[in-house]
Amino acid sequence: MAIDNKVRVRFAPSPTGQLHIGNVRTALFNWLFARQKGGAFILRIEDTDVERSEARYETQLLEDLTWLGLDWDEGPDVGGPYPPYRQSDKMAEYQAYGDRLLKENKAYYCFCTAEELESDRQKALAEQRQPVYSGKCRTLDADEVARRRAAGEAPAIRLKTPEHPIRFHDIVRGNVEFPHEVIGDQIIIRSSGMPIYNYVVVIDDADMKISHVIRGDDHISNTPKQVAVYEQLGLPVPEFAHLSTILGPDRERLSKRHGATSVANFREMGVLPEALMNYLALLGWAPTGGDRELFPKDELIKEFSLERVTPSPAVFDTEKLNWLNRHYIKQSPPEKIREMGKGFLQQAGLLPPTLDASVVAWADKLIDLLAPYVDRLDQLPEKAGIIFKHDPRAALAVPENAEAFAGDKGKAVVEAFAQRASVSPLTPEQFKAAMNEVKTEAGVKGKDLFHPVRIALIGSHSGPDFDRLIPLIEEGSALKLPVHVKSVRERAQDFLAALGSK
RNA sequence: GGCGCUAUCGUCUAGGGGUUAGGACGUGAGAUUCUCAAUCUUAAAACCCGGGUUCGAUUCCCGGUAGCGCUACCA
Repeated sequence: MAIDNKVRVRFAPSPTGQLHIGNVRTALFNWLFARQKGGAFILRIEDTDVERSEARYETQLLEDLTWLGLDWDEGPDVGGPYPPYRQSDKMAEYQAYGDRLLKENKAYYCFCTAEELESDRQKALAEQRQPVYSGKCRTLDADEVARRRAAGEAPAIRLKTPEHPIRFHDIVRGNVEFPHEVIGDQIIIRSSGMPIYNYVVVIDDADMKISHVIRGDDHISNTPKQVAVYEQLGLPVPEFAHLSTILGPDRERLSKRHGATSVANFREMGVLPEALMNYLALLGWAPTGGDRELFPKDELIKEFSLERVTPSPAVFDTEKLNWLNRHYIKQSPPEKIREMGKGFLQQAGLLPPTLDASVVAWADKLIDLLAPYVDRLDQLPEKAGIIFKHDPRAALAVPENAEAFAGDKGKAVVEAFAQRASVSPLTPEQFKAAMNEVKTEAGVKGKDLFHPVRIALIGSHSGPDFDRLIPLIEEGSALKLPVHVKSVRERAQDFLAALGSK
């Protein structure tokens, strides 16, 4: 139960790699809960694994959370009333609690070697028993302990697990109970003096007055071990909420081989933070009624509830994320999308590293034109191919394009069009007039008229409206860009040449 | 092996002792457009299996099965 009435939750990642999508979802649920209840969202860095922890990952962690739109009230960078917020800075305290447990006879020294322990475990496994610690060192007398320590043997410290079923309440799963026999007396401090995770979290959560522990369900089997620590330490047990796992399409735990799995990946792909947040919120949670999908941040905070979190694992669905992202691209202020879009086009080498005013104006128009066609902003450079790439031969190699030129009509249309498109730049009005003339001259209309021209200009019979396309092409052709944009005239001529030589 | 968690359309999910089992993504069809995207309309698509309780179970209980997790001097 909560220490006082104030909701205090924490997100406690290890800085051992990129922030994984499953972890961000955990962070998000913690954050939503805190914001809704007017509580505190605390960031704590779990870096007791010195070997794997790296400072740069910690920095990136903070950046990724910020990018998503999550802010924290206490943390290693901003401080707070219960420091330190980095486990590596608390070693002395973990040690002190260990001494206390020893003194109160709630923990004991264990001299068993790794080999002994391993063979015990193998034996248990072979006999189809639960492999738990035998409790061998539990009854060692004080003299022997003193003698062996004096002789230089380095013992680990084990917690005496209370001898009754261990139960706890989980908001998403109800009451959970484990027999104490399956837990055994766990090591809380290694012989090296380094404390163990299941012990450290308890102290940290208690120190920081955490009221609700919201985390992944891979911790559910750890929870009774932690509850045992709370009990022996005489500390109040918080409320728990274990979130289900996020799976890949093959129903296996989402991992790198499924593609993008880190927040950084999604950011680089041009997924908007709003879209990712909205999507993640819907993975394992649904609003009352379950019939609403679009949730901006504020609505999410208003509607979210831990009671409505689903206990079953969820498959990550990129298609739905794409759909949401498309939605948020269209919702966003155009300036924002233009700004981001230019970055992607520069990265692809389609725009120069520094942009002058005329290029900016043109690029903005280009992005306005293409953005409705993409799921993610990183698809912009490819879509921009209709402007930057003009390859008549490749276009004609596409079967459905070739079809449009199977008879003579298609060619006649393009020829008639080329004659009239010789002015540069061609205005949309002139284009329209030209098309009307072509229509009468070639005696075709509708698709037969538009398809050949579109194929000649952008290599496909489908694409954006000519009204917007023509000015973009013409203006682009007048700019100095890393990749030359051919004018309408150039395109028509080149295409005709390719058609003729076929 | 033991222990634990989970189980509704392909996917995310709503629902709950009697329902035409609802919504969304995706898919199919149609409308619109020169075309594509978008948009709108529409269709197909689900209660894991077996027992029990009950007048009646997809819903409650038990078992099975499957998936996942934990089973460390990792976190």
